[in-house]
Amino acid sequence: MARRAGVSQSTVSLVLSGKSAGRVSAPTEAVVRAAAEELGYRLNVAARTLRTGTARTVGMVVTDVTHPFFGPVLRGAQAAAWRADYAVTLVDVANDPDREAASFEALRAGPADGYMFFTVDPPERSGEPVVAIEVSPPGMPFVRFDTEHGTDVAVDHLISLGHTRIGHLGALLDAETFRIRREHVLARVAAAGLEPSGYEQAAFRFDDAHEAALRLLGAADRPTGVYCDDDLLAGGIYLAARDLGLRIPEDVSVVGFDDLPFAKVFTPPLTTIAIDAEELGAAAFDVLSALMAGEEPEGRILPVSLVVRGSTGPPP
Amino acid sequence: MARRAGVSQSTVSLVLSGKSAGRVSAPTEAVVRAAAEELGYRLNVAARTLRTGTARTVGMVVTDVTHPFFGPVLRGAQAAAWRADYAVTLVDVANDPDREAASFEALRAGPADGYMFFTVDPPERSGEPVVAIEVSPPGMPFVRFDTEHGTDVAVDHLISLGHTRIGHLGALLDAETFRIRREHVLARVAAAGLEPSGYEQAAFRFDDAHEAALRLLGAADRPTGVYCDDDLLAGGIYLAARDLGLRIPEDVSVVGFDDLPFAKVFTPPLTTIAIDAEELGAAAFDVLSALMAGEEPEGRILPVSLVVRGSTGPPP
DNA sequence: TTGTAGGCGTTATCAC
DNA sequence: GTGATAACGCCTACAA
Repeated sequence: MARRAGVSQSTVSLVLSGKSAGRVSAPTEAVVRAAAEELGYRLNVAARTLRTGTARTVGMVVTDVTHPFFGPVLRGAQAAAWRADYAVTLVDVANDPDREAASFEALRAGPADGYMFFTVDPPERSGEPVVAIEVSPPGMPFVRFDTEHGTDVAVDHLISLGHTRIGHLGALLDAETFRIRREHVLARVAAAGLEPSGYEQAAFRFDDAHEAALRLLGAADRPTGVYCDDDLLAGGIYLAARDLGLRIPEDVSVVGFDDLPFAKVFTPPLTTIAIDAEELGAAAFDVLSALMAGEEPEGRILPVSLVVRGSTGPPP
Repeated sequence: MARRAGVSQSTVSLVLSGKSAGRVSAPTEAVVRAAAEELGYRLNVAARTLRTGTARTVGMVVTDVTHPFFGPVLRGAQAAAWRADYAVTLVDVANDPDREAASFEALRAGPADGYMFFTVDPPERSGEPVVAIEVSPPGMPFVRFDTEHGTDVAVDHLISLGHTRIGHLGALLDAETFRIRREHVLARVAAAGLEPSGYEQAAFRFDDAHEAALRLLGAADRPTGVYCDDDLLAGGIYLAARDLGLRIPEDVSVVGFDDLPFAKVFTPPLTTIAIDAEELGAAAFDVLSALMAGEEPEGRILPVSLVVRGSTGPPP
């Protein structure tokens, strides 16, 4: 205890927690700080948390740390949290449905004042402030992209290019954002008076996407334009096209979603829907922050935009 | 307090912390559990941490959450930690040197029993158990890949293909692992009686790597084979080659490092050094775990291997 | 087998 | 402006 070093007692608390407003004299404060410095002393967070009932920590639960989309989201959330003097604890649920529930419990183990659920459906059990990311359960604050618009624009892009056989390479993960995409693909295709041309699903791994794409493009009446739920999935199309001797975009056009960094490096560069992942993370923390402050924040929907690159062109 | 629900007091502690060995009767235990369930009661971790002095949490500090290599590392560490009933707290230092020191403090704020530093040089200040990942400061346990061997093999591969002008696209980040690579590139090139042919550095972003690669390949006596510190950097070579009308591997051969998922999707697929990132994370936790148990673990060096794909061939 | 009591390091309230 | 003192919720002897 630094209390021995100085002479005081709970004065230390005032000083070290920055509440020495007009309550501690300058000399005393200096003494305390010096002693703390010398002893390498710092406040015990567990004790503070116990006493105050607040941990200044928020948790983030994510389906898959491994997905390139996630990094920027965490960074954005973490940056926002830091600004508000909060830390972020992360738990990766590793796409394991069984672990989702367990994870929440485990997360609670590291006491947090609130939670952000990224893509994973948040548990019903309330009490704590919770915000959903890329999911919008009824009655729960959320932050997500305008997936509807993104999907519409992507599919319309294909249609306006003249494609009449439009396929869909979708995510295997059963999450709201992907259900929305499926619906909208179907809707836009129907609105153009067309029939959907193939639908396959894959996990977010290039090898799985590769196989699914092979099924999609291997069909006799293969699509000439493919909408993919994600750039990673779109990579599967590139792989399959290479196998099948199909050229992009001359034989097949591809549109992705997310604008992941590698999209530009593909040959040809991938046409995709650009989103701001960091902003998503930051927005999630902001909403959570409002929630923790006792407010009742609205859900937030972030804009997206089509980036046309070289992977789309007129049908053969 | 669940104590009111049941009838007992500290018995609850025994039951809920799984120490009811032969000390609590079955009926009592059942009562306690039922009450806890009903009240949605769970142990308060802050109190436990305060009392026991141990948080069952370890921290991981990373330079860049955004780098695709990091995800699997965290997953591996987290999986290992979970098995040992530990949680992992993550802090992203966002490539910000100023923030590194501050981060450690911030991390300490969320009390952890030990720390893993990924690529970032760990602070001197000891006391806590600390393991370094991909760095091996003197006297500190570490876990890293056999970068020396990986670099040697990659460069030798180029040499054995007949290349005599070998360039190096290196990381901008000043970390041990990249210093090693630079040294070994120079050494192998010299050992083959050759002169190094260009050295550029870039941040881990495709656009930055792109520019650096343009400088490297734009030179009059440009290299015919390029060793890249990382697959992401290698992506820059693809971009620059496209700009300059250079074919891979006919005009330039490229070797990467890490075998990131997208390496296979590049056209042509990237020859690279494969590593097991999850294993790195798991090993890091294991070492940390030993350290926390009071042992004095050795550093661990994980093997790597060359994967030859389509981006390397004989020089023009 | 179960209950009682003390203390982990903070913060907050209240005297001085 | 500063120092006692109690309480946050848990674990752990020790006593019953």
